[in-house]
Amino acid sequence: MADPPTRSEPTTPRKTSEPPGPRLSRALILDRAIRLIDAQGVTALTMRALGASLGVEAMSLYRYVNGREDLLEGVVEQLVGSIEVEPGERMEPNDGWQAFLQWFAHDVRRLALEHPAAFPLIATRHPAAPWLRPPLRSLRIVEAFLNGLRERGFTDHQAVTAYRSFSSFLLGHLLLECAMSCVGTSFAEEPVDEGNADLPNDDAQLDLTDYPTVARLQPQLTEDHTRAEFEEALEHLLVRMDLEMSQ
Amino acid sequence: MADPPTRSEPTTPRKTSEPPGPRLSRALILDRAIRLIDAQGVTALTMRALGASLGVEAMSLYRYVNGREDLLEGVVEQLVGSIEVEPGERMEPNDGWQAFLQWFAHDVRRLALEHPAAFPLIATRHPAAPWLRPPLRSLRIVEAFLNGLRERGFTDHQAVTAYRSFSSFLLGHLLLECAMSCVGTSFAEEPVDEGNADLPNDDAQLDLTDYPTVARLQPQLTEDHTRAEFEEALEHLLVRMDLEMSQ
DNA sequence: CAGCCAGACTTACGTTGTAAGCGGGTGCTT
DNA sequence: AAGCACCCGCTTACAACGTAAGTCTGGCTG
Repeated sequence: MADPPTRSEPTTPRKTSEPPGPRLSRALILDRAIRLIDAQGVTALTMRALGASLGVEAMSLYRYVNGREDLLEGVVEQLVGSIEVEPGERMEPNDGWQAFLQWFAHDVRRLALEHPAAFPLIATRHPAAPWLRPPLRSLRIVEAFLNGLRERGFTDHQAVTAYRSFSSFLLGHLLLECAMSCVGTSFAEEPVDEGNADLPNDDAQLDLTDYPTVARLQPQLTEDHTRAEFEEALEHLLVRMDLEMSQ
Repeated sequence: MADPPTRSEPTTPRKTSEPPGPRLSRALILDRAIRLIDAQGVTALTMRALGASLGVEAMSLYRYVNGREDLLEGVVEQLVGSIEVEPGERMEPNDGWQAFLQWFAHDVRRLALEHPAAFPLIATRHPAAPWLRPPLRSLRIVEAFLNGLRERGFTDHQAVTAYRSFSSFLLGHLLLECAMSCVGTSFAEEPVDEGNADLPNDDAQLDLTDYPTVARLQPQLTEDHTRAEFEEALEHLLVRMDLEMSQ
């Protein structure tokens, strides 16, 4: 606490000798933003907080980011960019499209589970083009997805149809899984009243007396089978696509 | 435009003779909030704007609404409350669970299409309980859903499983459909730069030169078949449930 | 008739996103 | 070596937002 009196710069904490390269970069900012979202939720990502987390003033970010909207857009782009459509060692095309889609689905799921607080952004931000459907909202991914299927015997029409089905499937299952994994975290809803019962206050434990069936089935409803549901639904989707292809 | 000079209260626009009942109510506020969201998007729903739209100061809303979070929660509750699990004239239980689920799915879809700007709220707000899955996030609905299926021959386990599958299905398909119907509307992204190309600016027309397959298939990708996709996927989900029940 | 209180208004504060301009170090030019 | 332009972060400032706290007013109740 006792500052040594040798301090020469009482006001400017900034070192006089700066490394020449910029201390900031778009990638660095986006990276930190993602980490902030993961840790404290999207609403905690303010320009000032992000700046502070980088040891920098809020306004400094505007050189690399075109406002908050663009920041969020960049976060989404960065996250979606981490999806690998195919595994690193190129799989044989005759591994079949089923293996291809399996791998792809699981990589998107990995992304969702690694960033459950950010996934709603990916899911609900307006895509750049109407046919860029969440969560597959990058040209690179759509291109690779369509090519991957065409290389494995899909017609154009079949590939496009598969793209549509897959988007819906991933969006529904993963968004739900993220919501469940965020329940109970710090940034779900922090303003917890203690016992204020003036307004219909539905937090704490719900009153199930009027809903006997829900009450009776609550144990089953509470069980978390999201993983198994995902696998099962994916399997069924593939079966369904198989049927449609051969018909 | 010409005010008659008989105006007696030049400063207070408020009438001296007030109707005794409150001019505001929670339902009225929520109703107006929904209308505002439908018209201009969620971000346009500010306390002040909502108050102004009701001819009232922002702070007056706080008597009926516990802050903005509670307002949004109320909006979601009101919207979800408009879902009818079964048609008005009680259908025969032997109409079969398929008809039951068909009707239910289409009523949730109606809600989504009537309020495309509000549906993301329903989809992504943290539910009160982990097993209250969006978009079926009300005890009333879950209770009616489970009962409806049990009356039509489902076991407890089957009903719970159906609830899970249905949530994912509705969430994925309807959220996607809402996103598509919101693209191009005023509240998608209004800060449209004209030609500023300093930062990677991905609005306007995307550059597809590096993505030949997407470019080639753009016509097919642009076609909107959301309605048919919904029906088809619903049909397949029902078939899949049928198989699982008989096995 | 006095008092009270529900219900809307007023004021005020902290936080947010962001426009506009500043400054000082770096590295290139002459 | 002197100048200069520019990159890059800082400072100041403002409008809009959510909301805490207090105020006024009219109708109802004791």
